[in-house]
Amino acid sequence: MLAKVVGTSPREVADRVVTALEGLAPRHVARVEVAGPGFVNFFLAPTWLHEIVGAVVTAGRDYGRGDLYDGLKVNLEFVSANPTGPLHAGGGRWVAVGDAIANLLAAQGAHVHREYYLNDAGTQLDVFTASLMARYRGEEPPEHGYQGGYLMEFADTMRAELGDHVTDAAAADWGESAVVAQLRDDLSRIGVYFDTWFSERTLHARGDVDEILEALRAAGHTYEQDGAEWFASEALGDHRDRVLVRSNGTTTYLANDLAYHRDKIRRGWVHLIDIWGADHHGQVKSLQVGMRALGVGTETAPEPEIILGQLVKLERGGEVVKLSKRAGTVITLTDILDDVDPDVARLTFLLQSIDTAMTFDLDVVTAQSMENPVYYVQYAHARCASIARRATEAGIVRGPLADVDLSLLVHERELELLRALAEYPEMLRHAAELRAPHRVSTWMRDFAARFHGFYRDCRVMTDDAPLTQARLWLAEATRVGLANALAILGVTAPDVMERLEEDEPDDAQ
RNA sequence: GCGCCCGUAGCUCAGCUGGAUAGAGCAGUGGACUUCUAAUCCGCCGGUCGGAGGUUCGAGUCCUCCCGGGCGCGCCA
Repeated sequence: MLAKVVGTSPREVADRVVTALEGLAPRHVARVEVAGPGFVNFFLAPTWLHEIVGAVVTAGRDYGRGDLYDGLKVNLEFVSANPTGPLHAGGGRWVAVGDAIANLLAAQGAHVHREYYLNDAGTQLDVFTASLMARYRGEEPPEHGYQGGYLMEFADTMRAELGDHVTDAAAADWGESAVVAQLRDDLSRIGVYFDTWFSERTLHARGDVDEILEALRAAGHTYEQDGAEWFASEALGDHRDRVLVRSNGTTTYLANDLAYHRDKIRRGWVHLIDIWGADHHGQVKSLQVGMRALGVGTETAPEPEIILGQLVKLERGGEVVKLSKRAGTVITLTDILDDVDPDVARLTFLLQSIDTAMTFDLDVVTAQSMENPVYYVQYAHARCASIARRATEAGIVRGPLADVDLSLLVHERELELLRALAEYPEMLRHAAELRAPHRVSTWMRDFAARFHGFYRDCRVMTDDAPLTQARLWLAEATRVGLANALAILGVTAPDVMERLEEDEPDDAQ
């Protein structure tokens, strides 16, 4: 850039910069050189890296935290699958991604509220209730009803709890609470908890939807056509106008959703974030434009941020499985958790960018479960913990950091480890900004790889007492780094892992 | 037709918002356990970054067009 201004080649500019800097090198800078087409390389002495160890172990769990969103009240809505049955496996992506994004934002100082929207007032739920009642009466579900076998279990349980004379209304309530209980249960198995389960019915009962409609009418954003009431959203930037009230008098999903988001703002949340599947991307504008029409979208209350994630294609043994909850042919999140460790499931969903469509083959994931990168990282953590244990057993006590000579850490493996550790806070902030938890996964795998290399080439406990001290602290700093990254992703950080047994030829069949 | 996402090694994917010789895992192949746990490490093999233009000192990264794939484009949610 300078070259253009100065009117000479970048290389020449670089030369001049370096000459000018001669003798001015600040602390930690060992030397300055020109390289390539015009790069000025500042060679840092390892001393700056050594200070990382202290920074990490002093901060501990807080190492990497930033203040990018200090004090921001964030309402993060994710999953929000219809309460008509168990979560399907593809939904696991939003479970893992949503929770990790919540952690990322919280690590930047945000006050994050995890919210699940229960879409419990529409036709889907009526169909669900009708299907439940059919099973309850010992009949087949309606033609377009929910065929899943879980409804038969629900019907039996409902009979046991409510008796033989259950009304439709009672079944609707009982059914929803049964499904929600199951959802909570599935989510707890993977370690995700929501602060609020918000029922759409609340909005209707309180008249919130009517209030939204009144506001839009008053602002002149609505009109009648074909017996329905429309939102003139195209004029505000939407792709087309949208129906708010159907000709049969019922309100649309959009009208209800506007009321819902308005409620989140009223409850005090300043920044609203929704995580949606890419199949809903067509509605992003409607919601944002609608909220702006309602006065949300000012400096104090930005319009809702919608994070779109590409869908998960489910397969089993190479065969595509249709995502039909009604047909009852889904692979559920529970199916996955029955076969693989929750940590494996989580990281599987967090390995790649949410912008890429992923294929989830239950058979493949199960078969390759033991090769999942999660164990590679957890093993690094366990090794760090193991070193500390062995040191204790050998009577070696980690001395006060101030007394330890960290400048003894000069091996390339040690410096690589320190460099990665130093980059952690910046990476974390960037991942939060981009809502990209996979960046943490990528960093973490790379960091673990560096540790495994260090472990192999640099023995921690040796006869060299000062070096042993320095390396014990480095191993502890590494453990903290791994533990913190794992925590962001919602994966456990074990102190002990059993050594795998040798592969036995399996010819039992 | 229009909108969003993707196209990088045989496969699955990274690539830090434009920098130096494009990386990792898996697969393949060859090595390393008397030593803090081998769920580990080291080597080799493997690339027209879908294609063509453009901007730039410099493009996998930005712009335009084209090709290919996914998802949308309801008074469904």
